[in-house]
Amino acid sequence: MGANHCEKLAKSVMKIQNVTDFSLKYTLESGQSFRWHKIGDAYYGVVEGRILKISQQGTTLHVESSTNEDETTFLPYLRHYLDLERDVPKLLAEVDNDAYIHRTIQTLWGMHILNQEIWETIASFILSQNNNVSRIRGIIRRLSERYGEKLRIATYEDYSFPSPQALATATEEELLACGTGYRASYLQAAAQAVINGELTLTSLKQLPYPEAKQELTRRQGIGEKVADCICLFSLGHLAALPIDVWIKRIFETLYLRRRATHREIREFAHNYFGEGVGYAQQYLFHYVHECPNWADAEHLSLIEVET
DNA sequence: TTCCAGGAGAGAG
DNA sequence: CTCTCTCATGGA
Repeated sequence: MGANHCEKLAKSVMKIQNVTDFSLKYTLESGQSFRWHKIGDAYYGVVEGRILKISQQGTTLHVESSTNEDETTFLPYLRHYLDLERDVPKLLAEVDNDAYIHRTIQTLWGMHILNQEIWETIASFILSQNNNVSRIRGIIRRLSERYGEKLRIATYEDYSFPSPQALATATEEELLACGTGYRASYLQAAAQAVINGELTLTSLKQLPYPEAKQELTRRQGIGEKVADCICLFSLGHLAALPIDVWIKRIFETLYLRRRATHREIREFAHNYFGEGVGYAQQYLFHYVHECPNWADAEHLSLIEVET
């Protein structure tokens, strides 16, 4: 009993130093993960069963975990999660082909694409279809509260992402009560497929991009766009190009300057940006959300003059 | 009240 | 192959 009075703020506290060309803010706020939120200058989120508190001061990341971590395995894990091992500036230089993409790279300098846990990514992006980010966050929060495990770091509480088992045994009525809408049956089908072995997460991670995408689109409720989100935000396939209404709009407005099918956009974007098209996509996507007047003639001409 | 959101599936042409 | 309609939800 007495020991609880002296309970430490976190089980593990550590630092990652010499982190250059990285923005924690843009990385965690760009709509690829739905589980982070900011309190003061720190970001709190749940990653694979523990709460992480991360803040950035210059080139140092201060990290606290709700569980006792072995630094020799956890720090490399975290570096991979944040995609710190990749030479992102080099990658961005390769896609920096024009004034528009240049502007997004400059504005959002340091934004990385995360390498998230596969099941959470599958479930989250099934829920993302025909939906908006704030509502997706709410659905995932309610599902986690109901079907996840309670976690705590200092006074901050959150819940782990529900396992496939937990979601498969839930009734569709309960899932609807969390706000999933018509996506409830897709979510349950995916959870069932993981449990009965129709969808093997470990082997999915070993497949090259085209095969992984094909395997994913086989499932009910996972089309081309959601499969590309999973491939990009979880499996590290940078050739994946999720085309949502915003990306379609951006390519039709800035690049193709006409109505275009998904196939035409995909073909153009891959030829134009190359293998790093997934990163280019993320910069374009987040930039137009940060800058609502992105399509105004005045804004566009300003960008062209600058470069 | 209508429109929109990190879409997908079913059906028609 | 492309086009269209519908699906559940809540904030703007």
